[in-house]
Amino acid sequence: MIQSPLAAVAIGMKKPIIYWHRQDLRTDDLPGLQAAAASGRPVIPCYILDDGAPGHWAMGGASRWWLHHSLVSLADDYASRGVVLVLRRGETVSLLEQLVQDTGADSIFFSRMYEPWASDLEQKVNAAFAEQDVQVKRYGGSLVFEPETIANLSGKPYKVFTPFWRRCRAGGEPAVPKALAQTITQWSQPVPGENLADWQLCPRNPDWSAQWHHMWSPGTQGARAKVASFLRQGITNYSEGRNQPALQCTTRLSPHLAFGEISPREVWHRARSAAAADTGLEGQVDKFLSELGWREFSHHLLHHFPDIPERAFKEQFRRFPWLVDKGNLLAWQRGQTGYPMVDAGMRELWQTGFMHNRVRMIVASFLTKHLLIHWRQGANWFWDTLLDANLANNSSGWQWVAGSGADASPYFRIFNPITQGEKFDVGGEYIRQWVPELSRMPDRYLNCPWEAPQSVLESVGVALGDNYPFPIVDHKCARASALAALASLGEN
DNA sequence: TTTTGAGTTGTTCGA
DNA sequence: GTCGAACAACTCAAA
Repeated sequence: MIQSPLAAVAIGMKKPIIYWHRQDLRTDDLPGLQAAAASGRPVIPCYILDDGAPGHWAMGGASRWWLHHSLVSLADDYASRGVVLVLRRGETVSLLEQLVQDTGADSIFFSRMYEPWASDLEQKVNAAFAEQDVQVKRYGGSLVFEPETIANLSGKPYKVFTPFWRRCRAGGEPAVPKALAQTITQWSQPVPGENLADWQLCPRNPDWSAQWHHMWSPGTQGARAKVASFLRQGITNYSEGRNQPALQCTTRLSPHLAFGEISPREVWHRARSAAAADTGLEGQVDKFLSELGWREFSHHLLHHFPDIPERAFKEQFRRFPWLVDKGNLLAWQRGQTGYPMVDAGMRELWQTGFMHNRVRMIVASFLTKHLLIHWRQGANWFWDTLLDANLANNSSGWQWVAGSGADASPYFRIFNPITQGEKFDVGGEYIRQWVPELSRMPDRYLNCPWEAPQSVLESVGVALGDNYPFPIVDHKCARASALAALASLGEN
C-alpha cells in the first residue's frame, strides 16, 4: 500500500480507526464508536455527504437544514473531547479510500442502516476494502431490535404489528444504554476536510427555515430536552392527548430519532424510569413504547421487503385505479383543499417541517381516498418537506393509510375530514392557528365553512372562493368513489 | 396439516 | 343524542 506523507509521519503510532457516521449523529450509546474508543487507538470520526448513491432518496430541503445543525452539534460534542469531526462530500467508497490513504487507518467502523440503497452501499464498502488490509466492521444500535433477531415460529418476518411487538417485548428489557467514555484517543495529525458552510444545507433566498429555531434544537441535547419535557408533562395523558394536535402531548422526537441523535434504547429506558417512579404511568408508558415499536416494525419491514417504498405491499393494490390530477395534488400540497383540518395540517407541515401524527393520517387518507391520488405522490411530498423524513416510516405509513400496506387499515376506513376535525380539534385551536383566515369562524362551521350562512361568512370576513377555497371534492361523493375503486380490486 | 381467532388510529345507518 | 352493527374477504400467527 502506498503511504501518503501524513501516514508516514504516523508510523510508530498506533493506526487510527475511522468511525463513519451516517444517520447516527451522536456519541452516546453508539456501539461502533464505543468499540473504536475502547480499543485505545486513535479515532477519526467522519461524515460523508453522498447524494449520488444509486437508489438513494436524496435528503429533502427540510432534512438538509436539520442535517446542518445536527452536524454542528456533533462537531461540538467531539470538539469538547479534543477530537475533530471530518466532513467530506462526494462518492462514499472513494472518499473512504482517500481517508484511509490520508491517515493510514486500518479499520472502518460504522452503524448499519436498513434502507436498501444504504445496505447496498455497506456491501460496496466491504467489497472495496476486502483485499486491502483494512478491517470493515458493522454495528447495530439504531434500532432496539435488529431484524435478524425477531421472527415468527416459522422463522419468517412478521407482517402484523401486534404479534411482532409481543415477540419483541417477550425478550425482556433491552440492554441499558451506555454513555461514551470521556476519553477518545485523538489523532494528532491534521486531516483534510471540508467546511460545513460550503455545503449550503440551509435554505436562503428565501430562508423559509427562519422560525424553525424556536421549535427545534437539533442534536443530542435537544433530543434529551424533548424527552424530558415529554416525561414531565405529555406522558400523563398520552393515550388520549396524543390524538389532539393542539396539545403538546407527543414527544416531537421523530427528527432526532431519524438522525440518530439519541438512541431508541435511551428513549426506552428514560420512559421506563418514569414509569418506575410513578406506577400510575405504566399504561401510558407502554402505549408510548409501542410507538417506538412502530418505528421498529417499519424498519423490519423495509429490511425484509425492500421494495415497500416503490410498490404496494398487497399485490392486488398494484392495479388500483389511481388518478393523475396535478391541480388537486397542488391544492393538497398548498393547504388549499377547502377542508380546514386538511389545510391546517398541510400548512403546519410547510411552515414547520412537521405535522402532528393524527393529522398525518387525515391528510394522507384525504389524498389517497378522497382525491384517489397515488400514495407515492404523498410520500414524495412528505419526503421533501418533513424534518423527520425517514424511508421506512414514511413508506410504511403511507401504505398503511392507503390500505395497501402490511397490517393496513381496512378498506372501509376512510377518514371524514369534517368529523375528524370536530373530534380531535375540539376548540378549533389547531385549525385557527394554521388557517388564520378562518380564525373568527364560529366552532359550528369551522370544519365546514361552506355550510355557514352568508351572513355568518360576511361577519367573520370569509369569502369562499376568494380568501378561502370551496371544497375541491364533495366528501360523500369522494367516499363513494373510493369504495367503488376499492371494490374493483376484488373483481378479476 | 388444519383450524381458529385476530387484525393501531373509522364511518354510517338505523333503532 | 346514543349505541351497536355492518361495512369483504383475507392473511397472518400460533396452536
